[in-house]
Amino acid sequence: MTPAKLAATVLTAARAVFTARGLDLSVLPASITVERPRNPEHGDYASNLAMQVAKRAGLNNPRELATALAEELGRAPGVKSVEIAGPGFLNIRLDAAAAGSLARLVVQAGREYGRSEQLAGQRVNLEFVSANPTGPIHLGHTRWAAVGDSLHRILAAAGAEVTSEHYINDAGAQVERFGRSLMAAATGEPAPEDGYGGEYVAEIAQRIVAADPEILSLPADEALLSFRDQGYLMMLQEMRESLERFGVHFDVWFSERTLHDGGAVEHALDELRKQGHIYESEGAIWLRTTDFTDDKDRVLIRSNGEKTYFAADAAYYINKRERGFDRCIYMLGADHHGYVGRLKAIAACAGDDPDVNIEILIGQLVNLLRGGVPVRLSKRAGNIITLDELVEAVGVDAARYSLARSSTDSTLTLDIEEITRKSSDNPVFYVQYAHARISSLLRNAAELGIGRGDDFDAALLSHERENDLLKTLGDFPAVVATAAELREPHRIARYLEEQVANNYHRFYDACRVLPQGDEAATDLTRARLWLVEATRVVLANGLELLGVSAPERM
RNA sequence: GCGCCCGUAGCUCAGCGGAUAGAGCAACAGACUUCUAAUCUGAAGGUCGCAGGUUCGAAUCCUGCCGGGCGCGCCA
Repeated sequence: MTPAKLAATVLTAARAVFTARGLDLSVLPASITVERPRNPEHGDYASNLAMQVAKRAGLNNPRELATALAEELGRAPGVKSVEIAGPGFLNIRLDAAAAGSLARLVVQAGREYGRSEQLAGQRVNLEFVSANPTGPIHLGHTRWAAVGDSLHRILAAAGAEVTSEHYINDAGAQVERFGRSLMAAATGEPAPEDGYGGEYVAEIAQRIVAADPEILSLPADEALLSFRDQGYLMMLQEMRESLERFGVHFDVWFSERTLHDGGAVEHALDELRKQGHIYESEGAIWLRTTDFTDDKDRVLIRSNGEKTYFAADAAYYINKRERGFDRCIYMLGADHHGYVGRLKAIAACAGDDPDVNIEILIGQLVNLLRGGVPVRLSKRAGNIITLDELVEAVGVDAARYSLARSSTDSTLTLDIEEITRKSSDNPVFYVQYAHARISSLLRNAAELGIGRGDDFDAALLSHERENDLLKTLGDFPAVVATAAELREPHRIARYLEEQVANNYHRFYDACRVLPQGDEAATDLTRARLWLVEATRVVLANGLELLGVSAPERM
């Protein structure tokens, strides 16, 4: 019996009670969920339905309605008992067999367990990282890389059709500065005032000169363009490789230049003009974003004829919509939260619904300490911690996990010394260890020639630890669905460490699975092997959603 | 000044209106001749920033205040 099935059973019971009493069926919700009480005395599951609907059904005593519900629900198959508590909670206990049968469902579903069709039919464009190709991926981007890629996996698991996308700012002042910085480095001059100064600049410059020695004898303006274009392409290639090593995949790398070169900006201006939100003032072309959710209007074409970055943003959004995405999700750092209003306004000015077609997730920044001392991040000063350095220090799994396990609403503080020195204390190992322990147990079972067979007696899984573990495994689909709906990958990590791994380790401590010495395997052995395999499935599926490996040995 | 985010155990953080607010780390006391002790058990640790409000019920929702982070260009 899954929680979803039980919830449906509760609702069916409620409909029966309402019908029998001539109450208004329309006050019942279309669907409900059951809760998992923290206190075991409150049963396996609990429902607050009676309290929620009593008043609207014209009843002033929720407990009285709860009593009728309890009586009806108590007759449902798989339900062992229903008690009424407090102001009208229904505390529900399941038969051991009904609870234990969940292990069968999980094992049979395998890699599919946790997936749903909740977001089926949604075409989602998920843009994240979008780092300037003027330097390595640094720690600030790395949080979005981990969280964004995980969100990609979670949304897909919830049935959405998702395209992950990385925008390349290859058309603007930043790449120009990068080009000048490269050329200066190649010719032994100091970095320009507004340029980039890290060691990597000199290194890229050397590689360009090595690959293309003629570059230094070109006229200065041609050499500059060549440094710029070769340089950002090299940088881009490094970014891709770093991200792929990190397990982060982008379906599309979208070049800003192609917007300009392909006439997409002009096209966007036409579209916005059609919607009536464009005007001219002081020689510039403006978008009247204040018609919607912006605090000031924005310039699209400057009085000197240059297109603004904002114009490209608008063109990019319209381009996404024309490619068929009905939900455009942007993941931005808190240092860009000022863009929310204007991006929403672009959607509104284009005639879209800013509450549906565009969604902007703002994540707080990462603070970096080294031995308790703040490390300031500055790409231009070259004082940066890169994605590659973090991975080298702690590994992909620990890096991804520690970045993805906290809500992006919270500023994250990482101490380089701590995650390097204490890496064995990282919670990711707690989760991975549970998976490795299971894998080892299953290997031992195979060596002993003990299989779990085609089926098992679910009623044998009646130990308190088994019951806790079963209920935890039953929560997984709802956890994935919630993580998808709220765009919060950290829920997966918290569930895995605080629920699944924790309950498995406790079960393992209390319940012997394999026979000892000369003992023979029993029906209980086989039932527990089903439960163990079901746990392995949930751990593996959950870790997959985080892009973290599920090791068979540690 | 205006806007967004945060404020929960010594530290790092969970807790999409539900019952006695949790985990990890740190610190204390225990458990390994048996399926991996990277584990488990026990004890300890709290004015959920403050004050009102909504509700049968608020850490959670609303308002105000205090404290911290970030942002408010015809920059990119």
